[in-house]
Amino acid sequence: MSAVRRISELVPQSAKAEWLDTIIKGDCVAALNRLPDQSVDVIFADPPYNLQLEGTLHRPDQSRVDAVDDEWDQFESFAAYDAFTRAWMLAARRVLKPNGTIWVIGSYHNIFRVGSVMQDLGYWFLNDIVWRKSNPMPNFRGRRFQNAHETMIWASRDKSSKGYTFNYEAMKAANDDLQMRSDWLFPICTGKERLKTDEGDKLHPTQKPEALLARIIMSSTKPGDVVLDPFFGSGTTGAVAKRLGRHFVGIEREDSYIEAASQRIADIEPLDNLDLAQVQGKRAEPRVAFGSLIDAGLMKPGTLLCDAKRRWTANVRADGTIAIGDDAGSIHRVGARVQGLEACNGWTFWHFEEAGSLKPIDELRRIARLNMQVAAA
Amino acid sequence: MSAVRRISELVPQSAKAEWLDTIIKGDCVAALNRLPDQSVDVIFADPPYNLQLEGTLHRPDQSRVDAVDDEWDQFESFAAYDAFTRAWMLAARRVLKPNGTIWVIGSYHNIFRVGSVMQDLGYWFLNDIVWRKSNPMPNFRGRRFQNAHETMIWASRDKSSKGYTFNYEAMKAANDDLQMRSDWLFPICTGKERLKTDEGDKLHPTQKPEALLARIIMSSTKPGDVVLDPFFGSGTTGAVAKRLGRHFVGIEREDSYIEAASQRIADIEPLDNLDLAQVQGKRAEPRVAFGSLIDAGLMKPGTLLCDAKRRWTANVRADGTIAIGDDAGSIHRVGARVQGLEACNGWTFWHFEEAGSLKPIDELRRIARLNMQVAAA
DNA sequence: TGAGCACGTGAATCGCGCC
DNA sequence: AGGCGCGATTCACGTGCTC
Repeated sequence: MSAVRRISELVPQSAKAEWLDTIIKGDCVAALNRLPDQSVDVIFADPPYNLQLEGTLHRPDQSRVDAVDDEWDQFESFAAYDAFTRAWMLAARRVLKPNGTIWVIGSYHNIFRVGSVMQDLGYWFLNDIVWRKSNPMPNFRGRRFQNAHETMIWASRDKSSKGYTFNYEAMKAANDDLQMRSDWLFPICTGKERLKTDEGDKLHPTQKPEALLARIIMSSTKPGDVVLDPFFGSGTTGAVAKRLGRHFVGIEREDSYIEAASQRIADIEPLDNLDLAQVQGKRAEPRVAFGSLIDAGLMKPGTLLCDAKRRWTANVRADGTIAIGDDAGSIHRVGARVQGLEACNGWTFWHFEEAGSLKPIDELRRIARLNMQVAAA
Repeated sequence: MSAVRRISELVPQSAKAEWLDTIIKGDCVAALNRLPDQSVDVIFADPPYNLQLEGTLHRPDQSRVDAVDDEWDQFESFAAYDAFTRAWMLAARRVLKPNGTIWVIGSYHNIFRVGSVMQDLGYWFLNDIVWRKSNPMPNFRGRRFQNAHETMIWASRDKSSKGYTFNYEAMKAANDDLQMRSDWLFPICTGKERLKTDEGDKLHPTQKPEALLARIIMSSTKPGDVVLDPFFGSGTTGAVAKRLGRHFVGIEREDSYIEAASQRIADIEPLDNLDLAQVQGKRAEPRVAFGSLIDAGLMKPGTLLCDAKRRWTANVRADGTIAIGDDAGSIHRVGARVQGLEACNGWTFWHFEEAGSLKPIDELRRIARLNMQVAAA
């Protein structure tokens, strides 16, 4: 019985927190405060900004705003919204893992306040993303431009969080092999996807399209990650997370939304692992030391290496370094030095001669990796 | 000698404030404070972005990226940037006419702070506009989405400013007869348009494309309006304003920028009136009362009007109202009432029969306007 | 003269893991 | 936990030179 086996018995694979893949009923901040520290990988939040209609906001002095037609002066209403934003953003930050990231969506009514509060709290912006609507509502009065987009902020917990998940290669592959831009084009949520009440009205005023959530989740989470949505609403985040093999946690106050979202998510069939596989970049490949090529007999000490244009020639030494005269070092350092550059990828810079043509030593690394796979199988 | 003539002698047409069409050297706030109250129609501002760059960034080919590391873009903290923003925004608001509007451009580094400060000061957001760059700089490390856009805020001075200029029809005409959206696509400023130093380096690190300013000025100003740019830089705002027959005022601290911008603007040839004639929005056209069509003989009392599908028929009365049986009123009120709507544009709703086909009474309004122009000439 | 290639460059908050 | 070293990473377009 191996150590790995024993550990897996102590902490069974199937053990999972009871709040995973559930919708927590209640106030956003109170519910967040019941979750453990550093327990979620990604947060997606679609916070309310229509203060009057929400009716749950409090003034900075905690007095409740009780009437729909409550007369606020402008400053008071912005201050109240900022206080509300600060409260849930702070609570959200505690439950976020150190390398976790957060997505927040909003319009020009609220996104600037949200962004400012986030920066004040220490969130570090990675991108702002524009959701361009392919079918926005027209402007009826002809006094402004057609409001055809919403803005999302993608941020890490701290400036120092460098280990966040970003599936760069997958995004690039999905965009015809060009890196994914900060402006995304999607239709708004309509048709069969749009949840309706029994009376045929739309269930939720701002139901987000699943395609939008799918890109968010595919870009910034790994399978098995936990995605939290503190304003769960109709449950788009949960539905997409489940389909894509991620865990979700929802927080929602309204019973009608919880009920509809639960049913919606229950009907979702997760994709199987094969369909979930993402393109992996070179960073995911196992590291191979140049010296190990010599150990494996793929490269012999004394071999001459040169760059593609044969401007420089270096000698392979038994310890895995290469040398030009007295100048010795790793394939990368020597490659950088001869070119007068800060850095160099020696694997693609240096070549060896085979059958009269030059081949990059990266070819040998590829063979070494294949051998490793065969040996492991 | 008419009263009109006498007034024009007291205030000659050619009299113009000495600061019009000039570049004021100095600090932004101090210079703004020297301008009169409520003296400019539109402000375009491209303030420092407060980029926070750590090390040097290299492209994959190891070349160094020329970063914006200018002294004017450095701030101690978010609080310092906010204070700077509040100061110039406040000074700008005083010189803005009550129906003036302001455009501010920024990136995710600063735009959320700018937006919050603007709302706190009482500016009222009309739109946020996304400038999608057709040729943005790539992300070189593959750790984020490509930063492919910048954000602009368009705001009126007050929530109550209803008389601001928005050339809706001109924008619509420029967009294949579809409403102009809030996401605009333009290339960044390169090639011959980009100002260079004698050494061949870029004169200004963030010169904006003229096409972007042209759309801004065409959408939100009238010919002869005054456009102020408190961060004038290479003078794109002044160049485009002059070409489009608007006045400009620039504020700039750096002599080198002032000198280059002055030369640039001096070389500009304004478009003639014919080229400038914009598609006039219907709202800007002289108001025509339905009754005046009767006075002008274009419409006879007793004429039958009907809607495009001939569902309702109304009778034109000599007083300029129309009636269906006992239900009488303006073309708009009666049109709304029969449809059970709050409002109705009677000009496009009601039709009259001519040569066997139905034509909207708006045709007659068009003829009446032409007659008015001829009479005035 | 034209097609084609090489090269330069733009508001950028741009690693990661091992020891 | 800081230091060190591997080695991964780019799109559109204007200019100017070559063939």
